[in-house]
Amino acid sequence: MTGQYVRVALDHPLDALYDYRYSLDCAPAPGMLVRVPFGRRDMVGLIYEVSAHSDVPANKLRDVSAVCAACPPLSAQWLALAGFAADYYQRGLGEVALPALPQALRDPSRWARLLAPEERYRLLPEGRAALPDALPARAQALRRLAQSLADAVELDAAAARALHPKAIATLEAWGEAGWVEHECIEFGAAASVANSAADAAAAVEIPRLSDEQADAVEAIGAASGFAPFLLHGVTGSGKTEVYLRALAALLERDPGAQALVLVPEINLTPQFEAAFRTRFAATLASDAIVTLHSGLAEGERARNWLAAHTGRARIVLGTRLAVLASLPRLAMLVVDEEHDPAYKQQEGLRYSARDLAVWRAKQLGVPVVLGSATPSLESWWQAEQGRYTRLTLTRRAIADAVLPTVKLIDLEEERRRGRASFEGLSGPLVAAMKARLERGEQSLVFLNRRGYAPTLACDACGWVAGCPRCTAYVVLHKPERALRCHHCGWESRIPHSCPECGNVDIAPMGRGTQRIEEALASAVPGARVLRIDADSTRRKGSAQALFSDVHAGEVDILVGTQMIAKGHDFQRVSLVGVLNADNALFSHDFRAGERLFAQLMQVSGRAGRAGLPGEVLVQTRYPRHALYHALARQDYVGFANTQVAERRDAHLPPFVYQALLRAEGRTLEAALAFLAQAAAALAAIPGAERVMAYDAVPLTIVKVMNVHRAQLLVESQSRAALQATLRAWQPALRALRGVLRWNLEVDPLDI
DNA sequence: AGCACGCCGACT
DNA sequence: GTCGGCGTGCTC
Repeated sequence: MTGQYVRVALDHPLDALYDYRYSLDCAPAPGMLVRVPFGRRDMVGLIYEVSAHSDVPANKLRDVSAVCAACPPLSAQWLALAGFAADYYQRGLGEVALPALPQALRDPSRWARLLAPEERYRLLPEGRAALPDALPARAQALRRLAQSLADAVELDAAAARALHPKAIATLEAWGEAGWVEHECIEFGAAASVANSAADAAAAVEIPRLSDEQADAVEAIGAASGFAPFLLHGVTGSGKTEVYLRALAALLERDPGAQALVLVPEINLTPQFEAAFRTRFAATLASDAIVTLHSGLAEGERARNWLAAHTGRARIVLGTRLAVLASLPRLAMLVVDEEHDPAYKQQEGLRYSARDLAVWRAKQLGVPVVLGSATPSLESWWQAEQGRYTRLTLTRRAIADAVLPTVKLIDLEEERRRGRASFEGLSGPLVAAMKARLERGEQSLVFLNRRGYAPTLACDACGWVAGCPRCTAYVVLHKPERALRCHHCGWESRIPHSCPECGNVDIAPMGRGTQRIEEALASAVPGARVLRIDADSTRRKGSAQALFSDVHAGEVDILVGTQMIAKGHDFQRVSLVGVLNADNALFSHDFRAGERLFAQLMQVSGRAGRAGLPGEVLVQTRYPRHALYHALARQDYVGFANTQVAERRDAHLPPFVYQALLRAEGRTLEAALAFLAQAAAALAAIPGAERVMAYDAVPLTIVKVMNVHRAQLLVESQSRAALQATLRAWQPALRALRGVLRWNLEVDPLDI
């Protein structure tokens, strides 16, 4: 076949490119979006190759039906990034590349609007004179629009829309009246004009750097080529300030450069965004900083993604999905709290955003800064071997702020001595909270279990409320008066008596955040208690409102799950109480200790950030456990080195590379049989001697939503051998039957 | 993944 | 006699 053909990646599990005839006017190029017929429907695909011939028989070939000409093609580097991720995580290229694009761009009917030429509006002298009198005093949004127009050199459509929902229609009307002129600029060609609001922000106070911070900033600035840094800084040591300075230096050196800053969860983006906007108000236009995360509306996400893609956005701040953003002038990457498990995507393409960030830095030959108070053992080990440059911040940045003192409350001892405790709150903890209340300081109670009680049980016959669809107990939620399964969402009313024996004495067993919230009200009279967890923040944006109540000092005691542990800079918290951390000490998962330690260090770091002496009280029945000892000494280095040694002896990551095959079947037998056949197929692959498969085992929670689950762990000392074997394994896996679903995860975090 | 075709059980 | 269950096969 000759003529013009394109090879297109489609979001489709088969890892192949599909050939299409191309006969549209706009010349095709790799990285362009196209609409193509596929089977009996239309899909959006991405051109990977352009060719003068095709090996596909002519009767099978179909035509590209449309091309997205207004969107600049994705760069060769971006296409290679998607290619790498597909290869590494054992997925099809299109399955990786297309979901990485904003949903709106995958709908051809939205292309025209998203990529429309941009309108820019300027106020004319006639308008400046006439407008103020023409607007009703009560039309506040309209007045804001007029004011912005008067203040700024010019206003683009997006900025105008942000000020008033019907801004475009209004501006057009003002144009008719001869008050406003507008200019039409082709999409992506618009050079941003710094708006005059920058002058107002020139007086931003920039904190002085500590010697350690200054050294870190200098080291990052002096780097050339691929330069991975592990910024190990205790909580409150001012890692953010290091990022800000390093980015400022970068943008000064290279005025067109882009930077990508990743944070582990959406809740942390507002405070980062505010800090970045304030700091760069004088040097960057307001549209040069954009966020990318799943909380954004489709349209806004697409606009922000396009701002990054066209180079207009200079700093992109986002959660893990932002690591796949198109950034043609990317010159530095930052991964804050790099140890956080949230960087690992847990469905679909199970990628690690931190690992992909490092790969991108290597691909482009630019610096990447991984920041954490408790680095992942993987990153720590890289630094130990000298592959990453370690930058250490040992002191808190605010004058007089020192690390909190950590004390362990021995629950066995308390009980033996017959000391009073109230609903799981020990005497010393209650006393400490009362003291804070008197001093007008805040306390924070951390408990990683939401709901009222983890279950409901019958004293007489031993019945425990379980989920009918899962092998799990159901959690009692008191405000909703419901039993709820945290694995499948099943709900029922709370029974009045035991369904087994009719006994009416059924009681909640164990404690969750709701129960602690209730207990605190009586244990610490007069305290204003606020609970923050997945249940209390279900509504969109409500987390932000709750956190601002805390910052405003309208709360005395904050109770919550890990949501309250991360990143937040609570100025008046001087006490942190930790409840119920013990169960993670005896987990089957070899990473449980690392996670618990990081979480406790993190939550401890919420105390005493603004100069108040901070105290952390950990309630435990195992006060002699090594993990708590390291925690009490705030000794990450000691903890990490012990863990690294243990992992080495036990042949665990990072000293071995793993992959996990999970299967879901109608019965456990079906899932296990599938995995046994899969293991046999693996053993038959030439070269698989260097890869070893463990026995297939049921997952801890075997049944979820009436589906039975099991897994097979595969590992190798050689990354290359593992990768090659996994690739060769796939056709055999696809040929196997008898199971509802299966998936293969590379570098699994939870085992 | 979708969305077809295709071959066996319970229903107006 | 059909409606519809999900097994298997294909998509340039």
